Parts: sequence; C-alpha cells; structure tokens
Amino acid sequence: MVLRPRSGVHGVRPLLPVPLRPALGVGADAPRSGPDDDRRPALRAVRRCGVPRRGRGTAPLARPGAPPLGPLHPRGGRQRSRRGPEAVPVVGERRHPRQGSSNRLPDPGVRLPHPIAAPRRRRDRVLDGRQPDQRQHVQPGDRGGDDRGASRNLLWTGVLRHRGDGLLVRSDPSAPGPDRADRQGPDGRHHLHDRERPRPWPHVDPLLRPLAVPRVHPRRVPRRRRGVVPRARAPVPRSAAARPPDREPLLGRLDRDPRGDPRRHRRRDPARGLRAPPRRLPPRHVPEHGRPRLARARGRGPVRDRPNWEGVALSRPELPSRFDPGAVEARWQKAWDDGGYFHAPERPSGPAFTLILPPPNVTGVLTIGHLLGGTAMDILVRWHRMRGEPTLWLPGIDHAGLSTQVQVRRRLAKQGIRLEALPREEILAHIERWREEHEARIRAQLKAPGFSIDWARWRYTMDPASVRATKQVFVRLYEEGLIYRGERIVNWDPVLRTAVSDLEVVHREEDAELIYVRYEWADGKPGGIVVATVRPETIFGDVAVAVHPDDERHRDAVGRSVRVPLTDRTVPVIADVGVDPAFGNGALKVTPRHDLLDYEISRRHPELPVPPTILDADARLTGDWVPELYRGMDRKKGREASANALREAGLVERVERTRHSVGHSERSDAVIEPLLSTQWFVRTPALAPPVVAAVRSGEIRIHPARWELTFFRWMEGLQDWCISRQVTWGHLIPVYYCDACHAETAAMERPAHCPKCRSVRLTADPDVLDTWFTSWLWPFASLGWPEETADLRGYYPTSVLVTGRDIMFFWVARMMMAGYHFLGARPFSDVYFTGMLRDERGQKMSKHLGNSPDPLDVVRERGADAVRFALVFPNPVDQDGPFGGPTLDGARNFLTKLWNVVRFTLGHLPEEMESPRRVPALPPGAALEHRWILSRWARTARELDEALAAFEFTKAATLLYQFVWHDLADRYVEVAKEALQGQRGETEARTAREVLLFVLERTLRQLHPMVPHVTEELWHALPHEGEVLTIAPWPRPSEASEDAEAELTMGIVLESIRALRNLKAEQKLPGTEAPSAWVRPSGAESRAVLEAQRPTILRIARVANLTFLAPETAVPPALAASVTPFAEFFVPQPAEAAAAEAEALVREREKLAGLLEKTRARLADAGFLARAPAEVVRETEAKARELAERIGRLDEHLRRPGPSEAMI
RNA sequence: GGGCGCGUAGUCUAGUGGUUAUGACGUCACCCUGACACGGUGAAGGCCGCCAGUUCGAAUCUGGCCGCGCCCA
Repeated sequence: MVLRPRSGVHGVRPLLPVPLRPALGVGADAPRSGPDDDRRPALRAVRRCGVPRRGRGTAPLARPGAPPLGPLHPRGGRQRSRRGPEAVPVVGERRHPRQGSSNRLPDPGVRLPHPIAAPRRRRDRVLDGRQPDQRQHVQPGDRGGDDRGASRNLLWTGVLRHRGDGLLVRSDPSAPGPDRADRQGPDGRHHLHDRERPRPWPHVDPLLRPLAVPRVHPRRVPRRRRGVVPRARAPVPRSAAARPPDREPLLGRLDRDPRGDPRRHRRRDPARGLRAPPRRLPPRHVPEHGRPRLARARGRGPVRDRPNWEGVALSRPELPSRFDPGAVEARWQKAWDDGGYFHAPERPSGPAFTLILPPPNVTGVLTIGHLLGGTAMDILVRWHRMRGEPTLWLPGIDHAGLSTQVQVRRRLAKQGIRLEALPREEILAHIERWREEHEARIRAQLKAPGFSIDWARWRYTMDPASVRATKQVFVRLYEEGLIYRGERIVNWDPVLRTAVSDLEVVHREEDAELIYVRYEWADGKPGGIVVATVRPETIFGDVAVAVHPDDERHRDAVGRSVRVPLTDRTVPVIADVGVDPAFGNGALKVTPRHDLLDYEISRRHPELPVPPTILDADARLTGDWVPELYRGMDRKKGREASANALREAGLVERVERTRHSVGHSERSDAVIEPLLSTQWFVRTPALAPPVVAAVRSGEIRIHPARWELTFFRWMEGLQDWCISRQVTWGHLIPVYYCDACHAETAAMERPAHCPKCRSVRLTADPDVLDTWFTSWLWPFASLGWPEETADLRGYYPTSVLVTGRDIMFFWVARMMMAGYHFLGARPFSDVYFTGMLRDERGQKMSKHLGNSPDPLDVVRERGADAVRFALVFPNPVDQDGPFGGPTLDGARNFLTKLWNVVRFTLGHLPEEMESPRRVPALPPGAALEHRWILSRWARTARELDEALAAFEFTKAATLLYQFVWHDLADRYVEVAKEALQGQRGETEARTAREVLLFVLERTLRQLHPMVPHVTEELWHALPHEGEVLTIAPWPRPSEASEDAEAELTMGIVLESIRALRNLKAEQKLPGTEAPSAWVRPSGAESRAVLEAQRPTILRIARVANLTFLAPETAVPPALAASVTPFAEFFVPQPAEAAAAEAEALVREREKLAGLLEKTRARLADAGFLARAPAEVVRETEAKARELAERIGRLDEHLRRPGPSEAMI
C-alpha cells in the first residue's frame, strides 16, 4: 500500500454548502411535486455526501421509496444513562420515595432510573444475580450498572457533560405518571381495574367491548391471575403443536424452531464460550413449548408476563409482544359478520362499487392462486368501502358441468360404478352430494383469509334464477339466429364422450412416427403418390389425396386416381390450396370426418363422397369402410396394426421420427379426436364488435394494459362457440324435437305440442350446455337478471373484474359480449389480471404439480394477514411472482413490527388521550421530527391512493411497508422517544403523542384493506372513533401537508447520524461506546441545522458530545473523518484502526477519483456543454468541484500524523 | 412456426433518458438495547444477459443475438 497514513480522516470536506431551501427549486408552486422532480438535484447533493457507504445506499431524505439510512436506534445514550450509575433498584413507587417524589431532586448529574421502568429494573437486578442493596449508591461515573465494561464511563461522562442535568428526572406531575399501575391503556383493556375506573374511551361502542377486550384470549390473562409463579406462558407454537405431526410444512420453514437457530445456541450455550454464562432462571422460563423466548428468559418480556412481584397491580394489560393471528382473526371475522358490514345495501345511495367473485368450480378446491385474486379483490373492496361507497362483493360458485362430472365419475369408478350406466336422476343425486361437501369447503376457504364478501348474496350457477337466465339467453339467441345446430368437426373427448370447446383443448408436443405411405395408382401403372401421415389408422376414412395446386411435383397426379391402401377403394387426387406443400411430400390424405383441415377441403370439393364415420364415440375403429380385421380396435391398436399391414404390403416408403402438437382434453387428458358431429353453436363473431370497440375506446380497461393485444388478437379471430356437451350435469338445452314432423323448437318451457304439426310427442334435446354458457351471464344473472331486481339496478354494471388471464377468452371476453348484447352495457369497467405464483424453486404453482398448497392450510399456519401481505409484497400481483416461506416470513415480520410500534405507542399514551380526529396542530417551536413524519405520511398517503387507483398493489404495499418500518418505527419513534417519555417537557410530549397517534391511526386505516385483522385489533387498542376499522373512513392525504423543507432538513440530520455511526463502525468502536465527536459544518445554514438538532444527533448516533469546529480550524490528528456535503464529521481513531482506516481511505479515494474522471470527461465534451440542459451542466460542474475537493481532503487527511503521535 | 413478455448482487425485486442503481431475503461482524432477536447497528456483494445503434448522455429508447417463460397454431 502506497499510502500509510498515520491518521485516518475519512473523506473530504465537500464543496457544496448545505443546499437548503433556496437550492431546492421548490417553490410554493410545486407543493405536490414528487421526489423526482426539481427538488432532486438538492436531494442528490445531500445524498452524495461523503459518508463512505461503499456499495449501497443513498441518503434518505424525502425519497419515499429509498430510505438508505439504517434505522435509528440509540444504543445506550439516554437509555443507557437511565440505567446508569444511579440505577437505584427501585422496588416500586409506593415504597421508594426517592424515586416517585419529584420534589426531591437528586444531585445534578445523578440520574434516576426512569420511573416507569422501576419495577423492571429491579427484576433485572435480581436476574443479574445481584442484590439491590449492592447497587444502591452507585455514583456518576461509575459503570452503568451491568457487566458490560468500563466503556460506559465514556458515555456517561459524555452525556452528562454535554447535557448537564437537563435529562434528569422530570418532575412534571401532569406527565405520564411514574407508577406504571396508573397508566392506563387507551384501549379499555382494564382487566384488573375496570371496576375502579371510568371507561377511558367512552366513545367506543360498548357493544364492541367484548371484541375490543379480548378477555378470552389466554395470552392476555394477566399473569398474576395464574398464580405466583406462572408457567411459561405458552405462546403455543403453532408449528409443533397445532400441526398434525404427519404433515410436512407446506411452504418451507413454516415452523422454524428457534432452538434450531445456531445463533441462539451460540448465545445460550456456555460451552461455546461466547456469551451468556448460565444463569439461574426462574422455572417459568424453562421453555416448555419448543419456543424458548430468550428475551423472556432473561426477564425482558412484556410487563404483563411477569409475576406481580410487588403486589402492585399492573393495571395495563399490554399487548403480547407478538401478533397471534389465530384467535384475533376468528374474533374479528365474527365481529364483521355480526355487524353486517359486508352486506351491501339493497338500494345503494349513489354509484356503487361492485365486484363479482369469479365463481369457483363447485367441486374444486381453491388454490393459492384464488387467494391471490381474492386478496386483490378484497383490497379493492375494502378500500372502496372505506371511501364510503356502497360496496358489493358478490360471491358464488359455478356448477362446472364437465369437471364435476369427471370427478364424480372418478369417485364412482372407485366403487366399481360406471356413471354412464346410471339414470340421470341418480347421477344428479351423486353430484348434488358432492356439491354440498365442496361448497362448504369453498366457503371456508373464502372466509379464512377474511375476505369482505357479502355472504348473504351467495349465488350458484344452478340457482333457479340462473337456470331461467340461461334458458332465456338461449332462446333469445336462437330466435335471433345467433345459435344454430350444425354438423361440424368438434373436439371430441373419447373418455368423457362429449364434445369440448377449442379452449378446453390443451396442445402438447409429442413424438410420433411420420409414415410415408405409397398410394398406388388405381390404373395399375407403377409408382403412385406418397402421402405422409402420423395416423395411418384413418386411412380407412380417406376420400381423396390432395396436393397443392402450385406444387410442381404432383401436377401430373391431379385428376388421377389412387387406391386407398389396405382397402379396395379408389379415390381421386385433387388440388386444394389448403395443403401445405412443405409437409411430408406435399401430398395429403383427406379424411373429412376426422380432421378439421380435411373437412374443410372436402367441403370445397362437393364431388367427393360423404364418408361414414370410422371412429366411434370411444374412438374405436368402426363402420363399413373399416375392414373387419380392424373394427373395434382403439386408435393406438389400430395405428399399430395398420402400420404393420402397410409395411407388409410394401407400401411404406420410409418412416421419420417427428414431433407434433397433439390436443388433449383439459378435463380428462384424453387425446382429442377431431370428429364430425352435430352440435349447437353460438355465432360469437356477431357479438364481438361492441366488445372490441369498448376496449379500444377505453370504456373497458384491461390491466395490465399489455394484455389488450392478446385480447384483440383473439377477438379478431373468433370461431363459433360450440356450446353443447354430451354430459349429464349442466343446464339442459331448451330445445324440443317433434317426433312426428322433426320440427325443432327452442322454448323456456317444454311446449305442450309441436307448434308446426300439433303433435304432442316431443323429445327434449339430450345435451346440456357448456358451463361457460351460464358463466358468461354471471355479472348480471347473479344480480337477478332477467328480473328487474333492485340489485340489478343498483349494482350493474359492476366495477372491476379480477381474474386470471388464463380465462380471458373462456370467460372475460364472453362476459363482455353478453353484457353488451343482453343489457346493452358493459359488464364492468376494469379488468385486472392477476399473475401466477411460483414456488420457491420458481416453478409455477399448480394443482398438477402438487406444489400449490391448500389456502386453508397456509392461512392456518401463517395467519391470514401474513399470507395476504405476502401475496402483495414484495411480489407483484400483476406479474408472476414467487410465494413461499421467505416471503411469508417477511410479511410476518412486518406485521410484528407494526404490532410492536402500536405496543410502544400504547406505552406512551395517557389515559385521557383522545382519538385523533384531525392532524395535530404543531405548537411553535415543535421539533423537526414531527413536521417530518407528518410530511412523510402525507406523501405516502398520496402515493398510496395513486397506486391503488392504478391497481398497483405491490407499490401500495411497499409504500406502507417502507413508511411503517423505516420512517415511523426506525426514525420517528426513535427520535421522538425522548419527547414521548417527557424529557423534553410537557408540550413536546403532548405533541409527540398526538403526532404519533395520528400517524399510526391513519396508517392502520390505510393498511386495513391489505391486512384487515391485525389492523382491526390494533386500532381498537388505540384511541379511535367508530365501531370498527372496517368501516372507518379512508384517510385523506390532504389531512397533513407535505413539507419539503422539513424532509430535507431531517435528511441532513439523518445523514449526520449515519455518518457518525458509520465512522464509529469504521473505527471498530464498539456499538456500545459513545465517543466524542467533532463536526465542521460547511456553511452557516448547515451549522444552524446541526446545532439545532444536536441533541437528537447525539442520542441517536450515540456520541458523547459534538464539538463544532470553525471552517478554518485545523483538524486534530488521530481523528477519523467522514464528509457529507453539509459537514465533516470526526471521531477519535484508535491506533489499531489506523491501518484499516487507511485502506478504506484509499479505496474511497480511488472510487471518488474514478467518478471525478467520468464527470470531467463529460464536462470536457463540447456536445454535452452545448446540448445538455443548463441545469444538468451546472449540476455536473458542482459535482466535479465537490469530488475534487473531497479528493483533496482525503489526500490531506492521508498525510496527517497518526494517533500514536497525538492521541486525543 | 406465429405472437407476447421477461433477463438488474447468491435469490427475489424497484427503477421508462442525467442516481455513487431501490428494497427485501440470504451472507459477514457487533449487539438481548425498557415496542419488537419475527429485533437493532454496520459491512460485503452488481461490466443492469451480449453486441450494435439513437443520443451530449442509455439499466431505461431502437435493432440484432443469446437465454427463459407464457399464449396461439
């Protein structure tokens, strides 16, 4: 290493003065501009500051999505001080006059333990194995009262010196009292003292108290009720206890056992010599349920966990330290049900928000995919409901004719019963039983996640109303000539023995033998024409050999006749443009009844005979044209037999291996047999124009928009829709045939006689309708159509359709057709396609792969809210995203964080705190952080609304996640702690409480659509107004105002903290240590900010003091430095850190040099100077100056003498 | 074969013309800190798939190539 500086000074003083407001370009005219607008240069300037954060991160500032600062958490500082020398082991307020009576001031510099903490202190002591008495007279400057080293001294003296006695015990009697027993929660959960106290929150509907006061919850029963030595409180591990032992965790790490965590072992295992000498633990701390809570074991669980060691009631039952979804979810789901909040009004006042649940197959089981869609729907529905709109989420199930019959058939087959052999009534009875079983399960699956569905409006596609609607639609289309019965090639499922629609056919590539068969000339001349086929068994149905008219190779063959191999028949060679000359030899055998293309060719050649069918409903060879030998063979056997016969006859020219696409039935997986048969069809192309127009005009919007393209492509190539199915289960086709005159009649009811010949002998059509023929009416049939119901008037058209794009054609497009055709109005205004989920290995989740767990299981194991949040964060709902253990863990962790923020807040709210009706008015001189967090909230709220309006659920979740965790918990709570605890006076305390409560309460509302249960629970714990959160009004972002100046100033504070902490870490200073620090601001403005915020910086960065240096002051040696654009920060550098520091400095310098080089190159470019916007040029110049100066500073510091020569 | 989409730290992901490229998971180090160890602090980790082009300037726009996925045939 070239440079071996003796002293490390990290970074160089920046050129940029602190760019406060003037530099921002933020005027009153841009109050709502986002972070990426003209404010950016200034933000960047701060972000650019020279804190050596190699590799990642930028300054946080007003950047909502990019909080680079780590959470602020004072490690010691004031807190540590409190437990410091004068850590008197107060036993309880009433017994320790020293503590509670504020009129007896201690000596300056002597700190009393925080009164609230008093009981806990003592317990800590006891657990430490020390007697209280031993600690009674610890003096300032003494070590902090635990066994963690003399380094505390530094902190101690530093804090004291710096702050004087300003941090001493506050004596304001109106502040939260010192007696924890007096501090009631705002939630009304006064398990012990309700009797003695008035209800603190009279506005809480008393009816809800049983809900708000979850007495039933065993975890909430105060410890002392259970006896003096409570047992481990058994937060029953859902993992081990709740899950049947034979079941594997579904999603990996569902039940991560903390005992398996090596880190914990490390700490707990004295044999490993790392820490934590074995302590004598009270019996209750012995982990009994596989979940050793370390903190608890060390006695730091929630207060209510502990025995009442003083005999003093802990009057505030706290929330447990973690959210336990099980009981909470059930309780609130019941409350919502009982309250009828999800029942849409019969006659909505004003425009309603309507959402139709895509009806699941009644016999199916919901998958995680359904949960994804359901979560998206619930977010929308709850959001709109909270915005005060009449909101309907209508559920239902689909009779799913074909797939239901398949499943019932399978079940019967296991009992040795062949479904086809049963009479229709019996089949229907079997199906009905099956439906009952599954419908209950589906309901449970929809309830478990907490979907806010209007259960009272549950519908079924076999409801009488639906039957009526279906029939009516059929008859109407029949009368309009849009339904017809015709002979067409259909996709025949030989297993289910029914036709299926194109969409129900799945194509798969399969290997096959392409056999080149010579069709000999009929006139006996040598040679013939060679036809390539993969289906030699269909030779028996040939009526011609076709070649392309332009194909030179076969020009002479056209018009001649060939003998069909293995038969005595001769057929002509014809020319047709439908032949693909590139396939095989360019000659095609034409088998009209068993191939769509062949059928079309034969229709263009009327001279060809109409052949008999050679494959029956079971796809066995049959009919007169098939030689006796082959009759009754299935396709596979017939293929082998005919191929062998061809070989023996010497007609096989050659055989190629090939891959071709084979259609399989979606339901039975049977190979689809194209088969000419008589079916009913809808002329869908006639229904398409208004639909296409609607999407083109934006009357119906598709999200994400790129699917419009796919949509149009399909709509433009529409084929007639085959709607008849040869199965039992479904809506019967309402058509009757006259036995006498064969007239056909479509009618709602069976006619008494034939309208033509008056015959009374009529036969009903035996077929049923495609299930989708009912489903496409769902948006209005489920509302009562064709009756003019109130629901139909009030809730049609619906608002949003959320579904998977795999049924875009099956269902979505057809619903649009039906909506326009039958009601003349769009069925919905927006279509939102969810993505698909991948498992942890990136595989698509599907029932086929067996990697899609039952939503019920996942919800049971992980909790509904965690699952819901995991589905929208951090994974895009509109794209395919992963779903699994880590994602669920992240969601759970977030909920725990939220939970604990509320828990913390509750601990700092006085009893009389009221619900935050409006944004708190900040008194003059209120601390910066209050303005800052309100601004951050307002910004987040605005962006949240924008995201939700754009169906950007992931963005919405991310915004809230970042806000709650980074802004609120890590920064605001940490910074405002001091104020909250009353150490900055009552005014500040009140402001902090009001601001915290406001922000938290609003944020809970905003999170509610995503995670309804936990937010409902927490909301009731806080002062609030209204019955339930579910119907609380959605917060308006404008309640608070965005304050760019506050965000920028706070950014400087946060960045200073980061710089100092970073420096400390660089110097290998233990995190517990609080060194002295120096700062050299780059200008008066930054100096003002830093001076004003000095206490915060000291506390959060955990430095003992902060000395301001004048710009020209020489920096003492042995200081390491960090440079930001607004100030240079210094901390002492231990000798042993110098070398590492030097390396870091060099690396930093090299990096900056590289940047500078790039920047200068740009400035040297004439094109850049000429064409780039002036602002960009200016910025670049400033950047170059700053970089140059920082490099200069680095060099300067690299040359300074090291700490060995001049230790501070 | 046609169409659409996607390639950004080990993994997932944000980012639609000027950022020292976002966050999370995982990794490493320190830390049980009076809300949270499901936690805190700090760190390491990226030729933004490759090659051209457009542009003063490209992760971002265009084209080609490579790889992957989906849909249609």
